[in-house]
Amino acid sequence: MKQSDAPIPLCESCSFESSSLFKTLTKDEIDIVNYEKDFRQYKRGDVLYQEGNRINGFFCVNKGIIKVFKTGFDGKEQIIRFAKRGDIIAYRSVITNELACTTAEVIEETHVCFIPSDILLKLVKTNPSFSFELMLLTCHELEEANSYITDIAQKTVRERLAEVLIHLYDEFGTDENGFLNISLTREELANIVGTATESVIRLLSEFKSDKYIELQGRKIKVKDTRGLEKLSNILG
Amino acid sequence: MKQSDAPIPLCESCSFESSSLFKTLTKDEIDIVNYEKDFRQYKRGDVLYQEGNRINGFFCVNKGIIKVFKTGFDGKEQIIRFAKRGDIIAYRSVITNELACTTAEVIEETHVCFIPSDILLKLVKTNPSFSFELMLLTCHELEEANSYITDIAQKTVRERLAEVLIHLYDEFGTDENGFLNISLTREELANIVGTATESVIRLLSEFKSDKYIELQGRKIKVKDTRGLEKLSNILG
DNA sequence: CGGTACGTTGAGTCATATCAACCATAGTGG
DNA sequence: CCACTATGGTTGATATGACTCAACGTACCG
Repeated sequence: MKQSDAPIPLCESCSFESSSLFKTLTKDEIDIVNYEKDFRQYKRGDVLYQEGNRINGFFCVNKGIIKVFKTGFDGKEQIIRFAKRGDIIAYRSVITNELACTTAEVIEETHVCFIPSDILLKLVKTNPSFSFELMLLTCHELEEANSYITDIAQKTVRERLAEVLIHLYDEFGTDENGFLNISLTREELANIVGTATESVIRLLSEFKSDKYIELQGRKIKVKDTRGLEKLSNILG
Repeated sequence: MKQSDAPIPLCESCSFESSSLFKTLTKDEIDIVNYEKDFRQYKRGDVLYQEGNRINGFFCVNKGIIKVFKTGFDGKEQIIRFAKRGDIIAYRSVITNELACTTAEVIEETHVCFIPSDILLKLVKTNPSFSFELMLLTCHELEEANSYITDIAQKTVRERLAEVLIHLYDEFGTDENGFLNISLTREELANIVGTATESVIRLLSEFKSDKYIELQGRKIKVKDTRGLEKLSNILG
C-alpha cells in the first residue's frame, strides 16, 4: 500500500493553497506537522480506514479522490462525501475520540499525508485560529448534511440524481471534452443518490435521450446544467 | 412573545447541569454571559428564528421543546432535530456568519436565553476548552446527521418510523404512565420520518395492533422498545 | 479462454404517495 | 349559545415510482 515513488509534499505547498485551515499555522507548527506526518499512496479500491476501527490520526489529501461512506443494515454503502486535494478526512473521530463511523476508500489514485492524533489535538487546543477554521469546516459539513437529509427525504430519485450530477460537476469540474473529472460505477452513483443500480442506469439513459448529458462508458458529460438544475428542483 | 412571569435563570443553574459546554467558562465569563443575555419566553407555534434571516445571537434552551427544520422545495418541512433544556441552537449560523438555514419553532412552551453573537465568538476565540467542547458538540451533530442520511436513503418508512419512536423515547423519556414526553402532530411525525401524514397514521395504527405502542390522541406509549428496535433494524 | 465485475434491459411486484371523503374537536364571532 | 370555520385525524381507493429478480451483454484481466 505504501510506496515511495512520489516526492513527499511539503505542507507549505499542499493544503496551504486550497484550504485556509493550515494557513493559520505558525512556522514552528508547520515544521512539526511536516516532521511528524507520514506520506502514503493508495490505488483504487484501497481502504484508508474502516468503520468501527480506532483511528490514531487524520488524513490530508494531496492528490486523488476518496469516497467516504457508511455501511447500512444490509451492507449497502451510503456515500456521505468525497475528499480530494486539500480536504481532510477522519478528523471527526480524532476530535471526539470515537471509533470511525465511516469507511474511506480510494476512487482514484491517491496521495495523502497521515498526521497523528496528538498533533491535531494539540493544534486545536493551542491555536485558536486553527481551531476556529476547523470548526467552520465542521459547520459547513453539518449544513451540507442537513440539506442532504431534506433532499433525500423529500425528492424523487430522478431529482436527486440530477442534483448529484450538478454537485459532481461543481466539485470536480470537467476535462477539456466536458466530461466530469470523476469516474464512478453505476453502483457508486446509486450509493450517493440512495437508490438501486438499475434505477440509476435507467435514469441516466433517460437524461441522455433528453439531451441533458452524454455517456461514454463511465464518463459523463454534462451538456445542460440549467436543465439538470431545473430537473433537480434545487432551491434558490 | 416576551413576557416576564418566570424568573430569569442563572447560567450557573441551567446549562451548567446538563451540558459540559458552559462548565468550561470562568467565573468572569459566566458573569458576562449572565449580564448580556436576554431571557425570552415562547408558546407553541412561536418562531425563534427563520430560515434565510440573519441571526445575531444564539439560544440556550432553559425549558420546553423546539423543532428545528428546513423547508423543502414544495414547502414541506423536514425536521432536522429537536432542542430541549440544555441544548443550544442557532450557534452554527453565528460561527459561520451565514444566514440561518433552518427555522426553529416551539413545540412546547419554551424559555430560552438569547446570547448575542459577539459573546459566542469571543468565547470561541479566547477559551480553548469552550471552543473544544463546542467542536465536540458539532462533531456529534454531524455524526448523527450522517447516520440519518444513511437511514433515510436505505430504510423503509416503517423502519424509519419505528426508529424515530425509539429516538423520541430515548431523548424525551416518558411520563408516569409511559407516554412519551413529547407531543407531536401526525404531520410533524411525518416531517421527521420523511413521509406522508397518511402513511404515519396507517403505520402507527399497525404498530398499535401489533402491540408495540398504545395511542391516546397525540400521546404515544411505547410498550415494546425491543420490538420496535427489531422493526427498525437499528445497527449494533 | 474462462472468469469476474460491471452494465443493460425487461417484467412483475410492492410500498408508498396521492386524492378524496369524512369525522372530531376546539375556537370564533354574530 | 350555536352555527361556522379551521385544524387535525382517519380511512378507502387508486396510481405509480422505484425495487427486485432474472437474464443477458460487454469488457477487461490473468
